[in-house]
Amino acid sequence: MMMTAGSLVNAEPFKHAHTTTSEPLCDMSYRFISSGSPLFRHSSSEAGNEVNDNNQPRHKPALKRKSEESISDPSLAFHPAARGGFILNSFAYDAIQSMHRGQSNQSHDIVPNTLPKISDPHRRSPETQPTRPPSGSVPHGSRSFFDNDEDDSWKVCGVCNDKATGYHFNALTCEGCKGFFRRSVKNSKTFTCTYNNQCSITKSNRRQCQACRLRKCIQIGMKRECIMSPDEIQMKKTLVLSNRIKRATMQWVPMELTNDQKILLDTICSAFIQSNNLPEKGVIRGGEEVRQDADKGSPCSSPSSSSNNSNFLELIKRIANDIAARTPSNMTNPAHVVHFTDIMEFSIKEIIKFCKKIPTFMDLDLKDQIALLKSGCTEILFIKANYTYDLEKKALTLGPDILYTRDSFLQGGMSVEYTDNYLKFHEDLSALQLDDVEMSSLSAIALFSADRADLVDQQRVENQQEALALCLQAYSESSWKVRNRFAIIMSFLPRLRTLNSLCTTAFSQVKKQFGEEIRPLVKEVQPTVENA
Amino acid sequence: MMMTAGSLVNAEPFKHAHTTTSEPLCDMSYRFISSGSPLFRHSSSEAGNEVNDNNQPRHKPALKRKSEESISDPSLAFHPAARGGFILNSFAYDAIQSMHRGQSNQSHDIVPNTLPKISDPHRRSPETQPTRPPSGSVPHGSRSFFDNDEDDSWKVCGVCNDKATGYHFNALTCEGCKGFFRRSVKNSKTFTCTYNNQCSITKSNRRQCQACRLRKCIQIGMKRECIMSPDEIQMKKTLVLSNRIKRATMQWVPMELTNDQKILLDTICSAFIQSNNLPEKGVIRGGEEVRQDADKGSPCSSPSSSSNNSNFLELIKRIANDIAARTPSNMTNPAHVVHFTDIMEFSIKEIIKFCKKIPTFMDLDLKDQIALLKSGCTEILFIKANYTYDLEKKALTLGPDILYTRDSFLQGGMSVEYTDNYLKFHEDLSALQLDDVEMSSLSAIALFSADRADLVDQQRVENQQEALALCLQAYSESSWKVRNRFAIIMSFLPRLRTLNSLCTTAFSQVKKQFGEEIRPLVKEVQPTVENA
DNA sequence: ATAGGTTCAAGTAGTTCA
DNA sequence: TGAACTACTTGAACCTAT
Ligand SMILES: [Zn+2]
Ligand SMILES: [Zn+2]
Ligand SMILES: [Zn+2]
Ligand SMILES: [Zn+2]
Repeated sequence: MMMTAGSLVNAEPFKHAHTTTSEPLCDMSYRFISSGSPLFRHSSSEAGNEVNDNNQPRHKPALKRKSEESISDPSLAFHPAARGGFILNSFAYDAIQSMHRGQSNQSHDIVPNTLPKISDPHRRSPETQPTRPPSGSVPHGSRSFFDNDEDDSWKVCGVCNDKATGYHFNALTCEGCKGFFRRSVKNSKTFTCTYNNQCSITKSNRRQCQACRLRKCIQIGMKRECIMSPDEIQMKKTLVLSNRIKRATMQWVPMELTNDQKILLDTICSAFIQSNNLPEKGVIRGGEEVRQDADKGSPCSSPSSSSNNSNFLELIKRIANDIAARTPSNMTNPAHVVHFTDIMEFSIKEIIKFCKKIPTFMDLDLKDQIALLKSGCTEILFIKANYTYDLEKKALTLGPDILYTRDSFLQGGMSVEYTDNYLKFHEDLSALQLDDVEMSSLSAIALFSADRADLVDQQRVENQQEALALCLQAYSESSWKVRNRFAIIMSFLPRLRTLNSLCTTAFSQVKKQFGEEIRPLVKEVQPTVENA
Repeated sequence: MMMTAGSLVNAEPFKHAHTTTSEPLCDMSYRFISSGSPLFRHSSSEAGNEVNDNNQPRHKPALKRKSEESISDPSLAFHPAARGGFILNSFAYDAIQSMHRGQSNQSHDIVPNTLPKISDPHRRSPETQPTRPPSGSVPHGSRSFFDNDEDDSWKVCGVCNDKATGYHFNALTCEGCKGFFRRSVKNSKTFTCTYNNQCSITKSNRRQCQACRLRKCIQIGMKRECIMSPDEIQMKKTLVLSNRIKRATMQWVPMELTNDQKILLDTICSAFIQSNNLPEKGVIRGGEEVRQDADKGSPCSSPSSSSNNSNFLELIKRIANDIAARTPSNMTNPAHVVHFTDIMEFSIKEIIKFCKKIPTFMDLDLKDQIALLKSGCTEILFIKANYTYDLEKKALTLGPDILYTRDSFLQGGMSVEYTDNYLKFHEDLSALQLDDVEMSSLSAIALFSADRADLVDQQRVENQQEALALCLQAYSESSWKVRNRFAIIMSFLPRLRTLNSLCTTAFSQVKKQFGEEIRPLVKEVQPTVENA
C-alpha cells in the first residue's frame, strides 16, 4: 500500500459523533495572516511599553490552572446546565485515561473500529483545556512521594512513543514526528512500505519506514490543514521581517561615549572653536585695498579677541557693496576674486591651526600631515563656512550685513555647477543644525581621509578616521537619541569630495586670470587642474 | 472565505427587533476621556510607559465576588420588579442553553425566526441590567445544600461555551474570546478558514480556526466600537499615570532628621538667633549725628543685652522722622544714606559673628571664609532684614514705629529696580513665614555657595551646602509635613543673587557720592562696580 | 462590581543546521 | 533528521476608572 501525505485515510472515523461539521482540532492561532495596516500602527502583540515595577511575582505558575480545572470539572458535572455536553466528555476523558495508562499504543491496531477515535489520548481532547490529564487521574502513587518531580509521563508521542513536546498539528507528538509530518505534507511526499504496511513505529525505528510513520501520523489525528500553505508562509515571513525591522528600530539603545572618546572630542572641539575667528581688519582685500605683505601681520587673532571686529566688518561691508555696485552680474570681477581668495587664505591658516591642535594628527608623519592638509583643507573650509550660512537668505554671510549670494560666487569666478552644489551643500548642512562637536568631528573625519594621494602610513590614517567616526556616532546617538543622525552627517563626506573637485576645477580658471593676485597658500591648497 | 476583524458578516440576522438604531450597547462609561485636550496626541499604540507601583500582593479578589453573588441572587428572584424581564429572559436562556449543549451550532440555522433575537443571552439585553437569569430559574437542587457554591451556569461564553466572565465588548464571553476579539480588532487581523467556514467553536477548539471564531464573535454581537483606539488608550494611560503620581504624592512620607542633622541645625539656629540683636544706642547715625570713631565703642552688644534698646529706638525714630520731614521724596538724601549704611555695617558685624559660630564654616580655609563672607554677607543681610519686614505696611521696620518704605530706600540712594525687587523679595519671604531654623539654614546655605569667586576648596563648600540643604529639607518636611516647602525656600537663593548684584550696582552710585561717609566694612562687602 | 486594558508564561507554528 | 531555535498567539490574572 502506498502512503501519501495528502491521503485522507482514516480521517473519517475520527470525527466526533455529535460534531457534524468538520471541526478542526489543531491550534491554528499562531497562523497570523495579515495585519490590515501596512504601517506600524499596532504591534502584532499587545505591546505597549509598560514598566512593571511591581515587586511581587506576578504569575503563580502553571499548577494553579491545573488545580482549578480538577476542581471545576466535578462541579460542572453536577450542574444541570452542564449535563449534556460535559458529562459525555468526562466519560470520554476517562476512557482515554484508562487506555493510555497501561497499553498505550495498540489502540491503533486493535481498537480503531470498536471505540470512537475521540478517546485517543494523542488527539486533543475537545473539552479540557490543557489536554494533559489532571494530576489526580494519574494511576496512583506516582506523585504521592515526590511532589516536586515533573510529571511528564503523559507526554508521549502518539506516533513513536518518544517523549512528546506538545501538540503538533493536532496530536501529541515528538519533535521528530512533527518535523517529519510537516516535511511530508509540505513536499507532498509519497512513501511506499517495503514490508506489509504494518510496521510498528518506535523511537528507534521510526526512520526506517516513512510510509508507516506517515500513516500513523494521520491515524493519531495529525492534520494536513494545520500545515501552512506556501502563501501563508510567505505572508508570515514578510510580517516577521517587518516586525524585526520595527523592533530593531524601537529597541535601539543609543551608543554611549567612553571617557577616552569624550576627551578626544573635547580636544578636537575646542581646537575647532579656537580657530573659528573672524579675520582682523585689513587682512582681507576688497577692490581697492593695497596688497599687504603675506609674511607680516599674522591674521591669527587670539581666540578671545574676536569681539572688536565691528570696525572691520563695517569696512568689508562698504567694500563689498562698492564692488557689487560697480559690477554687472554674471561677470567675473577681479575685486571679487581677490576678496574671496583672501578670505580663503585667512581661513586656511585658521584650519592649519586647528589641525595642529589635534594630537593624533600631530602624531602622523610630517609628510602625511602635509598631504592630508593639502587635500582636506578645502573640505574643512567648506564645513566651517557653514557657520556663516544664512538658511533663509540662501547665502553665506560675513557679519550681519554682508551676503555672499549665488551671484557673488559667480562674480568671484566660480563655475555655476560648483556654486549651485556648494550652496545646496550649505543648505542641507544647515538644516541638520550640527553642534560644534559634530562640526569639528566631521572636519576631523574629512581630514583623516586615508585615500588621499601619497600617504606614508595609510593604515594609521584610516584607523584614526575610524576612531573619529565612532566618536561621532556615539556622540550623535547619545546626545540626540536619534539613530540616523550619524549616517546623515557622514553622508556629507562624499559631497565634500565632489565640492572639492568642482572647486578645484573652477578655481583653476580663476588662477589663470588672476594668478598673481592669489596668495601662495591658497594656490597650494588648490592645485592647478590641467584640463580646466 | 476570509474573515476580517472589520467585517460585519452575519451581524444582520442578530439585530434586535426593536433596536433600529445601531447603538452600541456595551458600557462605555469607563472610557473616561478626560478632556478634549489635543495635547495627548501620541504617535502609535506601543508608546507610553506605565508604571505599576502597586506593592500589594495581587491575589485574593476572586473569592469575594463569589460570595457576594450567592447572596444577591435570591433577593432578585423574589423581587416583584424583577419578574417580567427576568422570567422571559430565563426562558429564552434555557432554550438557548439546551441548544448549545448538545448540538452547538445549528442555532444559527434553526432558531433565528422562531425566537426573537432579543432573547439571546450572549448579547447584552437592553432592558434588564444584569442579564443573568435569576438563580431561581435554574432547575432544582443545585443550591439547596451548598449555599456557598456559585451559580455561574448562566455565564457561558457566547462564542465558545467556556465559562463567561462577564460582558465584553457587548457580549457575554470568556476571557479568551475577549482577548482574541480585542487583538483581532486592534491589529486589524484577517483570517482565513482552512475548512468551509462552518467550524463550530468550542472551548477546546476555539484556537483552531481564528476565522470562524472571529465570525462568531461578531455574530453574537461583539462590537469593534468598544475597542479603544490608540488615542483613547494613550489618554487613559496618561490619566492612570497622573493618578498614580497624585496617589504617590499623597502617600508621601516626610523626611526625618538624623541626630547629626538636628545638632547641626541647632548650632546654626542658635548662632543665628544670638546674632540677631538690634543695634545699641548711638551706633547708627541719623542726619545730624556726629560721626563716631570706627574703632571705639564696638557695636557688638552682648547677646543678652538686647533689652535696653527702647531709648535708642526712640532716638532713631525721632531722627528718622526728622529726616523724612525735611526731604522731598524721590531725591537722594545724604542723611538717609548714612543712616542706611550704618545699619548695614552693624548688621554685617552681626552676620560675621553668626558665621563664626558655624563649626563647618570655621573649618574652612581662612581665605575661603573671607571669600564666602564677602559675597554671602549681603545675602544674609537680606534674609535677616526680613525679620523687620511688615507685610501689611510693605516696609521694613526698626522698632514698632520706624518704617523704611519704598521711598526711604529711594532716598537712601538705591535704584528703583533694586528697591522694588528687594521689597518683593521680603513680601514673598514673609508670606512663607519661615521659622528661625529655616531662616538660619537658608542663610547658611546662601553662605556656602561654591560658585563664589576664588575658592581654595570649592568641593568642600559644595558638600557643606549640600548637607545643609538636606538638613533644611528634612527639617521642613518633618516639621511642616508639607512636601514643597523646601523647594519654595530654596527658590529664594537665586533671588538673593539677583538682589545682591542689583544692590551692588545701586550701591556703587551711592559710594561715589558719599564715599567718605560709608564705613570701610560696608565698602568691602559692596565692591565698586565699574560701569555703574 | 463592571468592563475596559495590560502582562507574561505557556503553547505551538516555522526555521536552522550539524 | 530532529534538537534547538525564533516568533507569534493565547488567556488567566492583573490593573484601573467609573
Ligand atoms: Zn514521534
Ligand atoms: Zn512500513
Ligand atoms: Zn469564549
Ligand atoms: Zn473555520
